[in-house]
Amino acid sequence: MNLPEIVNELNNEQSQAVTLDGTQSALILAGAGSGKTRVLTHRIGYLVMQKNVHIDAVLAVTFTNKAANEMRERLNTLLRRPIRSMWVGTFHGLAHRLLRAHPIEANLSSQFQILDQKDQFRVVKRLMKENQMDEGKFPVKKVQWFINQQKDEGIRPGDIDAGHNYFIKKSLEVFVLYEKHCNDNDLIDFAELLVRSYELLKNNSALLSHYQTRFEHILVDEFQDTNTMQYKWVKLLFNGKNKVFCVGDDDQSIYGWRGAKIENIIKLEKDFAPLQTIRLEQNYRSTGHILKASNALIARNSNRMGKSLWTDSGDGELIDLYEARTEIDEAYFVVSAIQKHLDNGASANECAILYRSNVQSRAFEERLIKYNIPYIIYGGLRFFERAEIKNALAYLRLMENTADSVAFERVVNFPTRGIGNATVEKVREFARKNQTNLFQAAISMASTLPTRATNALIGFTQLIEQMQDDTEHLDLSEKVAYLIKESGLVAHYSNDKTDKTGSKTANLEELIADAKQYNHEEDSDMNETMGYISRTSLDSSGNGNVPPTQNVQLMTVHSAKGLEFPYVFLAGLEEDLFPSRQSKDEPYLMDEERRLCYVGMTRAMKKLTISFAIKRFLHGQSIYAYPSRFLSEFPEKHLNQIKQKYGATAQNYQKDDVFNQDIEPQANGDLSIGRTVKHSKFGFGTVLNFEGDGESARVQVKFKTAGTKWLISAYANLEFL
DNA sequence: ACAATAGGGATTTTT
DNA sequence: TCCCTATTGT
Repeated sequence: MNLPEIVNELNNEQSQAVTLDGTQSALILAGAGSGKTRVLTHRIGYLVMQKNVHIDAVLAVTFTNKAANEMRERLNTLLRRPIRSMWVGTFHGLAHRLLRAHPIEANLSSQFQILDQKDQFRVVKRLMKENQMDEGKFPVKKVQWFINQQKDEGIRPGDIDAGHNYFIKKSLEVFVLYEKHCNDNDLIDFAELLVRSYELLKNNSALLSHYQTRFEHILVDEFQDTNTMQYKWVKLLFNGKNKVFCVGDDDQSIYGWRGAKIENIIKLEKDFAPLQTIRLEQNYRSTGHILKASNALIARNSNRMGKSLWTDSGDGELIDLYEARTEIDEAYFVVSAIQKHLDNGASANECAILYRSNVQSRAFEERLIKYNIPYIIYGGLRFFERAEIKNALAYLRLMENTADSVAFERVVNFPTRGIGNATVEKVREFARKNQTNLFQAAISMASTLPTRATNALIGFTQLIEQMQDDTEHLDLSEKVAYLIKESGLVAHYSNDKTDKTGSKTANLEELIADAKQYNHEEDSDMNETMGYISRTSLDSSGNGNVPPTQNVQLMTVHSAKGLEFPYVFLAGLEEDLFPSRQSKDEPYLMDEERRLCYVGMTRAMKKLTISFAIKRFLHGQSIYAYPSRFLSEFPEKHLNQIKQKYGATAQNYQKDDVFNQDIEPQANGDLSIGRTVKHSKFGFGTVLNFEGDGESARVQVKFKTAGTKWLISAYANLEFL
């Protein structure tokens, strides 16, 4: 590849950033939609192809696995060579890689396991219980949060002086116990990945200088989202001879509440001097009105680094602003507008509904069902966080390493096999006294227990050993397929009456498929099973092989960061919702809310529609709300205000839908979610849910006037329309 | 061991 | 209101 090809289709500033001399560190302030990912990948392309930098001398860090995978793909195309060995990944992924490469130096066994958020919660909770701490006074969540907060700052228990703060004092006790528990059991939580790998290098000068020399170029994406530890991590790898290339946008920092420090961008200029700063201010995404309104909004924040985005794509359409009576009315309006876009030839996945809080998705979901518009809600449980998947993986972990106590605890009595809490507590105590793991303890002490418990425990350990033997020569996906049957998980979930759609067994099947397409090459410093287990913790999304679909996308503004859509609906712009009530007392929190709003608005390419409701049903009660302050923070000239005529109510739309006609789902005789039904007394309604089938089925119906009810199908005499 | 029931909490969540 | 967890009862 030659130079023209690398800078092809880059504007002046982009190309200046990409072709910066290799001897200089740089900060690229890249506004929303200014092509930062492109700059980042092309920069690497430039260094490798033009400056003959070896790909192993490049370290590229992102925040999400999605971003890392995208960069890998783009680099593959750009460099036209395999980049398998390249250090491109998330902070946590790369820290993990360091620890796997040098476990001994990091005081770990080669078998160490990663604790995800939920595993961590369970551990903290148990430790608190053992320490007789009152969960009422000390919520596990808060203590867990406290511990993680400290770790994100690189603070160890010994560094903390609780003073007279009782909560800190008690949390600190748990922190100490927690650290001991993790060390004894070879466990690493997310924050610990960073702290531990930092300490690994810090305390080992030979290793440190090896990596400092090796990584001639360190590139960091989304720099505004780095927390203290991540910043220190990058700084540690910097020795003054190598160079950093950081891309970020202070206006899009929306994770301050998780420890991200915008100030890190400012510290950069001091700690990595000399530093060249380049601003990317041309926006290629949004039309004029959207961009100008966004600019005006974000200009209200103080302490900005300063940037003003412009576009040459013209003003485009005005921003629609809809004043809804209720959240239901809001959903009616938004979904009708989406239907219009679809009628005009847009596809569903070009439309996104963004909101501040997940609870807001419900009203939209119901309305989308009514319209038969396909949709997907992001957020909520991810694939590898599902209980059934975690259970299957716990068996896999135990088979791989019987010392894995987290896995042991999880499945020793699941599916139930007569090992109750009392028995497990005895096993724990034995393990503690004899400095051994739970699995060993179970084998050693089983005979000292009542016959029933003895048999059950021996049965369990033998099951694991049996499965180890049987799968010795199987590959990963065959192993998974074997274990989900042999462990009794499939049998258990097929009998699960609460899972009417069979989604749990389907998920287990999906796990087999996922294991099959696992590419072990990228983490070849572990065996295949360990590599797979680690990946499932580090990237819990599980959408490795999800086919692209045509769905309206529903998500929080947070999860929309980095994405763009032609038609964006930004909903719930009300005081106390967006901005959130919890943020209104602190100016710095309010600034983050404003940035969040800015992020939401700048997702829109062609058309932005903002809405708010005067009255909203939230947490079991109706609340009257004022329009969000953000709405008055940009000029009205960018707005097209739409108000519902007085007297119109949500109910009226059904008879006399001012936006669109209802689309009736086709009748096929089957009971299905979304079906319209008629009841002799309650009238028309929509099926929201059901359980069981045939005569014994119970159906949940939302009636137009009578509210939502559960009905016995056999007595209800529902007429399916 | 499981189903029924009562109580409490309910921003955001890259890893 | 709704959902998740802890407790209680069979």
